[in-house]
Amino acid sequence: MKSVNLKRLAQELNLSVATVSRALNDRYDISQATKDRVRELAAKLNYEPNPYASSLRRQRSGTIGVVVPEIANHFFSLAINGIEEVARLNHYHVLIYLTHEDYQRELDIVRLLAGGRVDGVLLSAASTSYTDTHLEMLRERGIPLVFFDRVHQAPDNAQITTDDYESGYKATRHLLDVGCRSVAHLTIAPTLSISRRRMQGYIDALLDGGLRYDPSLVLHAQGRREQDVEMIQDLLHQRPGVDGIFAAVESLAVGTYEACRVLNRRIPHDVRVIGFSNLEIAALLDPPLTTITQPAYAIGKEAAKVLFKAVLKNVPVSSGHSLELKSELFIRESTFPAPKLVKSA
Amino acid sequence: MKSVNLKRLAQELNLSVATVSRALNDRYDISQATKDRVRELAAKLNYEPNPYASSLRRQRSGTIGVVVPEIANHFFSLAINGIEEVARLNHYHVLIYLTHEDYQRELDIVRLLAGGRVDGVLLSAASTSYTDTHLEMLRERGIPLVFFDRVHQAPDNAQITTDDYESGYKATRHLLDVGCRSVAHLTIAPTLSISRRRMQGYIDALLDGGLRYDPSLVLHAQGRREQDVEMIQDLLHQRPGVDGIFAAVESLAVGTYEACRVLNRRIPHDVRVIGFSNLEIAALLDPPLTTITQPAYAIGKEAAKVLFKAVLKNVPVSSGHSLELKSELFIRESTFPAPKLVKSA
DNA sequence: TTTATTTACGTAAACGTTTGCAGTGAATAA
DNA sequence: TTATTCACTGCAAACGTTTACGTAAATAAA
Repeated sequence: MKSVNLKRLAQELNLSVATVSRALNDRYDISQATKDRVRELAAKLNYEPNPYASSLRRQRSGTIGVVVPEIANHFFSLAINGIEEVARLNHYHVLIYLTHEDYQRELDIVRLLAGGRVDGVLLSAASTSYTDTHLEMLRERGIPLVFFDRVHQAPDNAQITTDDYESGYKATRHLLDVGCRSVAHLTIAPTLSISRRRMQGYIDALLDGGLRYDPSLVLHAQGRREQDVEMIQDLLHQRPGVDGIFAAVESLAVGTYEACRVLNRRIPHDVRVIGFSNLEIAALLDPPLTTITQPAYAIGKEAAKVLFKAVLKNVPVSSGHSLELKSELFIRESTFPAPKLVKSA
Repeated sequence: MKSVNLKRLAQELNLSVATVSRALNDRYDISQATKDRVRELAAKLNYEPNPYASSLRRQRSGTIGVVVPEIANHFFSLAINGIEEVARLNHYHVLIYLTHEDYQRELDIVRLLAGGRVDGVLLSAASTSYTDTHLEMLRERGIPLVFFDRVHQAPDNAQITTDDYESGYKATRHLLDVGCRSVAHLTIAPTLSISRRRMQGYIDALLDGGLRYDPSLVLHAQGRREQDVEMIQDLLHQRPGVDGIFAAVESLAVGTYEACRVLNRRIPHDVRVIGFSNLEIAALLDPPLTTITQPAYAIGKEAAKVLFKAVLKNVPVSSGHSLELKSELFIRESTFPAPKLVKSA
C-alpha cells in the first residue's frame, strides 16, 4: 500500500537520498558499485519514481496533450495511433481530450493544458467559431503547439496537413472526367481551413472544366447525422439534375449513401459519389466507394515528430516546420462512368 | 513565459500563500471579501494551479489511465468516447496507452501506471499470453482497476462485459435458423475470456441445433490482416461445405467479405455471414452485414462510472461491481435465407 | 613534503501546492 | 473584569524528486 520512494531506498542502503537519485539517473559522479547496489534494490522493491514529484522538480511533465474533435472517427483514431507511437518511443505519455466540435470546450481544455500539465500540444481544431486567444495562452507559457489536419490560421504556427486544395481539385476533376455535369459539394464548417481549401479546389476544377460554380450546390452540414442525411435528401430532391457528389468528409459520403438508398437513387448510375475517407472497408461498400484517402497515421506521426523536436530541444515551433502530406485517390465503382454500368445493371 | 503561481498572487495581494490557496479552494475559513479579491486577480492573471505540485501534495493525480489493445477500432474508440465523457464530468484527465496486443507492452504500461501516475486504470486485455503479476502491482499500490470487454480471470476484479456467451449462442442459432448446416467460427486468441465465452455459445448452439461440433471449423486468427484473410480463404477452399460463418470480431467479418470476393463466393447465397461489429455502416456493405453489436459507448461509460466510484470514495473495486451489458442482433442481408436470394439474383 | 585535482558522496534548497496548528483581534458570554 | 468563542489569517511542514554546492578522501602534480 505504501509506495516505496527514494528515502526508503536510501535508508535501506545507508546512502543519502541524493546519491540514490543520482545512481538511478545514471549520473557520472556515482561509482559503478553503488549504482549496481541501488539498482538491484530498486528492482527488488519494484521502485517507480513518483512522476509528480519528478515533474515538479524538473519543470517538465513527460506528457503531451492531444486535442481532437472526436475519436470515433477513422481519421482521428489512426492519427492518434501514429501520435502514440512517437510518444512511446520518446518515453512520453499521452493525454487525450475531445472537443466534440465545441469551441468553448476546446478553450477550456487549452486553458487547462496551459497550466503546465503538458510539455506540448497536438491539436485538431473544432469546427465552430474561432478566435486564437487560447493559442496565445500556450505561447505565453512557452508550450509548443502543432496543428494537424484541422489547422487554424494563426500567425506563425506549425501545422501538418494534407494537400487539401489539390485533393479537392482532383476529386472534382475525377467526377467531371467520368461524365458528371452537375456536381454538388458536401462540406462542414466553412471556418475550417480544410473546408475552404477543399472547396476552392472544387470550384477551380469546375471552372477549369468549363462548368460554372453554383453556390446552391454546396451544402454545409451540421455534423448531426440524421439531419445531415435529410439535408442531402432535400438537395437531391430539389436538384434532380445533380449527377455527382463530392463529400469533403467521410460521414457525408456515408450520409450520401443513406440518402440515395432512401430516395432510390442508384450509385453510380444516377449519381456518382466520391468522398474523403479513411474507411478500410470502402471497397466493401455497396457500391465500393471512390475515396480521397489521407495518410492519417503518417499525419499523426509527423505532427508528433515535429512537436517532439520542439519539446525536447526546448525551442518554439514555427511555421517553418509545417508539412503537407499527399492524399491518395482510390477509384472504385461509385464513380464508374455511366455507360458501363447501364449494361451490367 | 514565467507562469504565475500562488506566491505571485500572495505578494500582489499582501496575503500569505496559504490564504490564497484556501481562497481558491473555497475553504470555509476565508472571508468572502478576500475570496473575491483573490479570485479576481487569479482570473486576471490567468492563474492555473500547477497540477504536479497539487498532485504531489494531496496524493492524488486527477488522472486515470486507459489501456487498450488498439484504437483504430470502432469498439475501442467508442468505448474511449464513453470513458472520456465520464472523466470530464469528474474533472479528471485521461491517459491513453496502446498495447498493440502485446502482453509485454501491457506489462510495462501497468508497471508505469502503478508508479502513481494515475488514480485508477481501465484495461482491456491484450490477446497474447497472460499472467496476472502486473495486476498485483496495481492492487499493492491500492490503485483501482476495472476491466472492460476483454477481461482477465483475476480472482476478484470488477469487469464490464457483454453477454458474450448468449451473443455467441444467438449468432450461431440465427445461422442455423436461416438454414446453415455447416457453420465455421472465426475467432482470436483462445486465452481471452470473450473468445472462450463466444465460442462456448457457438458450440452449445450447434449441439442444441442437432449438429456436431467440429473443431476443424474453428479458425484462430493472428490479427494480421492479410494472413487472416488467407486463412479464411484456405478454410473456405478446403471445406466447401461451409455455408455459414460466425466471426467473433469485426475484422474477421470484414476479412470474410474479402475472402469471399477473392474466391467468388456469394454472400449470402453460398455462405451466410454474421459478425460481432460496431461498424455504423454495416448496413451499407455489399451485402449489408448481419451483426452482433455491443453497446461500446455504454460499456466505456459504465466501466468509467464503476472506476470513479472506487477512485472518489477511495475504496477498492471488487467483482461485486461487475456488470454485463446486452449486445444486440441486427439481421441484414448477409444472413438472408437462401431461397429468397436465388430469385432476386 | 605540499598543493592541486579527481572521485564519490552528503547537505540542503528548491519545485508549487495543501493543511495542521497556532495566533490575532474582535465580539460575546460569564 | 476575565474567559470563551468566533472569524480570519499566517507559519511552517510536508509531498518525493532533482541539483547546486560543499567536502572528505584518494590520487596526481609540484
